[in-house]
This record gives sequence, C-alpha cells and structure tokens, in this order.
Amino acid sequence: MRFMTSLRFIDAVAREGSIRKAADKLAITSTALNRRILQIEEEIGQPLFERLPGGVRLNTAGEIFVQHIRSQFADLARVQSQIADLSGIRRGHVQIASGADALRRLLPETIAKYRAKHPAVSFDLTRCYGEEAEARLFSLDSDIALIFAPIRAAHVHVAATLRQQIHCVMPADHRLASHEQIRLRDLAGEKLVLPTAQSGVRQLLDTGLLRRNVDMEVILESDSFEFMQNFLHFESSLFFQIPIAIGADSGPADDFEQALVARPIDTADMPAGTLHICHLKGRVLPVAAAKFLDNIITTLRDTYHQNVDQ
Amino acid sequence: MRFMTSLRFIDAVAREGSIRKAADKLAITSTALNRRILQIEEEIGQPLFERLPGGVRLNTAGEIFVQHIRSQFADLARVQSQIADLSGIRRGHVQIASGADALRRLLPETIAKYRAKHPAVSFDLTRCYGEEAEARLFSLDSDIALIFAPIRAAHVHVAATLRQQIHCVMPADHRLASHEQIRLRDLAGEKLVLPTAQSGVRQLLDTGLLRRNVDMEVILESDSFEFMQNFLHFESSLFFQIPIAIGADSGPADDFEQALVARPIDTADMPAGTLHICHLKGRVLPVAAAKFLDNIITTLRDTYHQNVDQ
DNA sequence: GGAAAGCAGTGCAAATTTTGCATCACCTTG
DNA sequence: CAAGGTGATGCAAAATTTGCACTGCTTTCC
Repeated sequence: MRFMTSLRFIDAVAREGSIRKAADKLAITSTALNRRILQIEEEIGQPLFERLPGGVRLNTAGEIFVQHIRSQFADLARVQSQIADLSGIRRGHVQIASGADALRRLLPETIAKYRAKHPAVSFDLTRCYGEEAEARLFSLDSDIALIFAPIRAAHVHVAATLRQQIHCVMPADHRLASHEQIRLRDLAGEKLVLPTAQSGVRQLLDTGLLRRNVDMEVILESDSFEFMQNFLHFESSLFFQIPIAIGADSGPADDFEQALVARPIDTADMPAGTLHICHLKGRVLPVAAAKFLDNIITTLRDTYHQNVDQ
Repeated sequence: MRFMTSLRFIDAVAREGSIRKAADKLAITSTALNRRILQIEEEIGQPLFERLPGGVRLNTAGEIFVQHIRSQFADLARVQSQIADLSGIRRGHVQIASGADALRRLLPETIAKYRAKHPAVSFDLTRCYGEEAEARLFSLDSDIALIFAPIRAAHVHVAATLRQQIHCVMPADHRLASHEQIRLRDLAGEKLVLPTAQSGVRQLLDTGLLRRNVDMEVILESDSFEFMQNFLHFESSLFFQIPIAIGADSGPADDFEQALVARPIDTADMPAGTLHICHLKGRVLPVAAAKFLDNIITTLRDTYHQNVDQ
C-alpha cells in the first residue's frame, strides 16, 4: 500500500524510539526517513516527536496521531478483507493475544477447524498476560484477546465470558486422585508447582491459598504448562490448570489424561475465574477476525460444552 | 496533507463520476489521475470503478473503499482538531446540515456566539431536508444535522430532541390573530401558503389537514420562509412555522413580529413535531464540532427556554 | 577530561516516481 | 457515419525521493 508509506514509517519510528533503528528495519536510510517525518510534522503543523539525545519519543500530539494511524491500518485491513470477501475468497489475517491456557488446546483446535473452511486466512498467535493483551488490543497489534484474568482497561469490549474453575492436576496414582473435589486443606503438605505471578491462575491461587495460610511446599514456578506436565512424570507433585487448557470435556483422551488426572477445587474454597474473549471497544473487526470470534464462541459452547455468556 | 493525495483523488473521481471531470477540478491532467487510480486498484488487487462509456462508477468494492476513505478524512480532521486543541487555540471546521427552520435564527445566533469565543473555528452550513441530511452524515460531508422530521436511518445518533408545535403565522390584523390557539377547523376558507412537500412541517400538516378534509385554499407552495413572510405583506394569508424558526421566545422583537403574529395550532388537532439534533452513530466528532453541539443544546435550553431531551 | 559512539538534521547529486503531451481505442449521440 | 465524449498507454520532461558525506549535539566509556 503505497499511499500508506509515510504513516507506516511514523508508526515504525514510534515503536523503535529511534529514527536510525527504524530506518534499518524499514531498509531505507535514516536521512530519507528523517525527512519524511519532518515533512509530516510540517503538514500537521506541529512536531510529533520529542528529540532526545538517545533518539525520539512521541509527544502528546504524536500519541494522538499514532493512535489514528494504527486505527487506519486496522480499518484498512478490515476494508481489504471485506473487499476480498466480495470475490468469494475469504482472505485475511487474524491476530490473537492469548494466555497459555487457551493456546494449549482451544486455539489449535478452533484455528485448524476454521482454516479447514477458509484456507486463505492466516493467523498470528501471541502468548501474553492480561495487561499486555489489553495493550495489544489498544495498539491494534491484536484483533482478539483471550484473557483469564480480570479486565482492567475501559477500552476493552468483552464479547463473551466463560467461568472456569481451577483444577488440580496430579499423577493418576496420587492420593488425592480419588477425591471428586479438592479442598484447599487437602493441599497441606503437598508439593506444589505454581504458574508465574503474572498469570491469572496464579493470582486466583494466591488470594485463596495465602488467605488460608495452608502449609504447603512450593517447589517451583513456571510459565510453561508443558514443562509442569512433564515434570510430574518425574516428581510426584501438583499443579493447577483451568478446564479449557485441559480440554477434558472435549475429544478423545490424549497423553495428558493417561498419566495425569485433573480434579476441580471445591467452589466453596475458591471462586471460579473468568476467561474473557475480547476485542477493542468500538472497533469493527475485519471479516476474518469477526467470523473467527464467532467460531471460538460456538466451539466453546458445542465442543467444550461450556456455558458461554455473551 | 500529502500522504492523502491519492485517496482524495479517488474520492473526487467517485463524486464526479468521471476521471476527466475530476482531473479538471483537481487541476491535474486526466492521465495523471487515471494512473493514480489504476495504481491503487492494483494495490487493492481489484478494480474499484466500473468503466462505463460515459465515465466511471464505483463498484461494490469501490463503495466500501470510498466509505473507508471518507471516514479517514473525517477522523484525520478530528485528530487535527484534537492536536490543535493541545496548544490552546481551538481551530477547526464544523459542517452542519440543517433544515430552513434552524438556519433562520437558531444557527446564526449560536454560531456567532460560538465564534466570538473561538474565532479560529469556521463553519459550513448546508440547507437540506431530512433524508438528504442523513445521507450527508453518512458520507461524512456533515458533522451535525438538525432535522425537523422523523429519523429514518439506523446510522444516525440523536444527541438531543426538541418538541416543536406548529404555529400559524398571519398578519397582525388577521381575524384569527385574536385566538390564543388555532383549531384546524378555523382554517376553513383561509388562504394557505404551504412549505414544499419534502419539508417536515409540510408532512405534519398533510397528515393533519388532509385527514380532516378541511376546505381551504392553497394559494402557493414555497421552500423559502423569507418569501412566505414577505408575501404576507401583500396578500393576507397564512403560513406555518415552528418556534425555533420564529424565535419568538428569544431576544428582542424583530421585523417579523411587528407585522406578523404566530399562534400555535391546538395540540388536540395536531401533535407536536420533533427537531432532532444528530450526528453519525459511532463517530467521534472533532473537538470543535463536539463543543458546538453542546452549545446548540445549551442555547436551546437557556436562550430559547425549550425543553431539550438528551 | 577527552575520545568514541550514538543521535537527528542538512546540502547536493543521483535515482525514482509522477506528470503532461500526443495519441489510441472505445462508446454514444446526432 | 461523423463528432464528441470517455478511459488507457508510450515516451520524455518535471518533480520528488533517496543516499552519501558531513555537521552539531549529547552521552558514555576509557
């Protein structure tokens, strides 16, 4: 898109915080880039960047302008996908920010199913925690976010929510495996593997466990479920997970279920958390992203048999 | 705004329906314009215009794209006005579509008052009827519309409404001038001057008068209140008007009131109509337009002492 | 404290893009 | 069938953008 070049350049400089670095990434000389920026600043009538010794930084006017630029990009993508839709080919690109939970089974499954119908749609998955996901929606780097944590920012529109009770995952031969539900006091003396502090699961656990002062042993923290799962084969311990990550309700049993079992924590001890499926408030999503969002919701309802609130 | 040139050109061609005519208006050659359009169509990957023997016309893809372009223009205007606002001076341009009613006294007064505070804000007034005003909001040719008629389109957001009873305007020495209120049956045998069929006042009158089958004489139709007003000096007759156009409730008496009087039609005979103050749904107005919208509403409330519903 | 390395900005010539002219092919209208 | 309108295209001139070499500035590091 030739007519967007200058705007793309400004966006790049804003992201890099330096004209030279941005020029490198854009494969042009810093002087060409510099002059384009000076030219636009002149057209706007006001500087958009503060010149610092170590580079440049957006000033207030620049912040406003860059936000406008990004919304234009996003809107152009929407328009392109709408136009592509006219000629029958559903082309497009969907950018998703998600916690590790949904990346585990829900998204692979849903994306594969969607791509089977629309092979010309490509995806971009970014794993991140709640706050970062919200930021990515705002900067229009992501179209859709799946966040298992409270929503903080007012600019996020929640398209659907899903209550998720935290489950305790343990080896199938663990002494607690016979319990239907786990009480927090059962965890006394157990060896626990916790997710990192930024994770929504961890935050729920912290409020629950710390308040009760349960005496247990945290043997490690990790932000990788895969690691935790494999670790349990070597040392009998417990970790925590939410249903969509376990995928216990859907499809055939997998490796996961053969050696490990998941048991819900008693709701009396710990309230269920909420998975939020969101996009930027007031934004019209590109066709592909909008359709995919619908698909996630129907998948959750039909395949995962979860109650989805819209 | 250099980086918008190609888009401006496409918009111009869409409006003119011909590359050559648009090129004339834009003061470039048709070949340069033609090639810019071909280039953009190539970048989009699909033609935006149908080539007809007598010129060009947008195809479906083009419609979508041009709508996008126009929203970009409007959004850029908003961004510029926001940036200008940062430096304290409120600059900007406000485009208003209005019926003749509000153009008569309300808008001149309100705009003058606003411009006294913000001299760098310029205005653009377009007189039109309801449906056209709605179209202008949608095509982003107008920021604000004042419509005395029912709102048809779903894309219009009504920021405020104002109930307006139709008044009968007559020479001060007319036999009906002594009535506090006019009943429709009083109009029997009277000579009437009606507004044009597109006008909201006329539509209300039609439903009222025709239903009652009042026997009266329509001696002329006009879309100019000024004409009707002056006509009454020469031939004793009646015409119809709503309060904001008469401005009877505000300020000092003017020429209008010296020779003419306005009497409301009895509400039992004819329901009050509604003046709608609107903008495009989902649109963030430029600073100047948004503030001016506030001003209209407060002016109506304070100066005109009207009940404004928001 | 001075040298080195980073940054944005600028003059000037080369490279690239855009423009305008002349002209073609096409269609409708008279 | 000719006349007058339309959009498209080859080619050279005009205008713009780019890259190189260099400036002036600040921070950092030796």
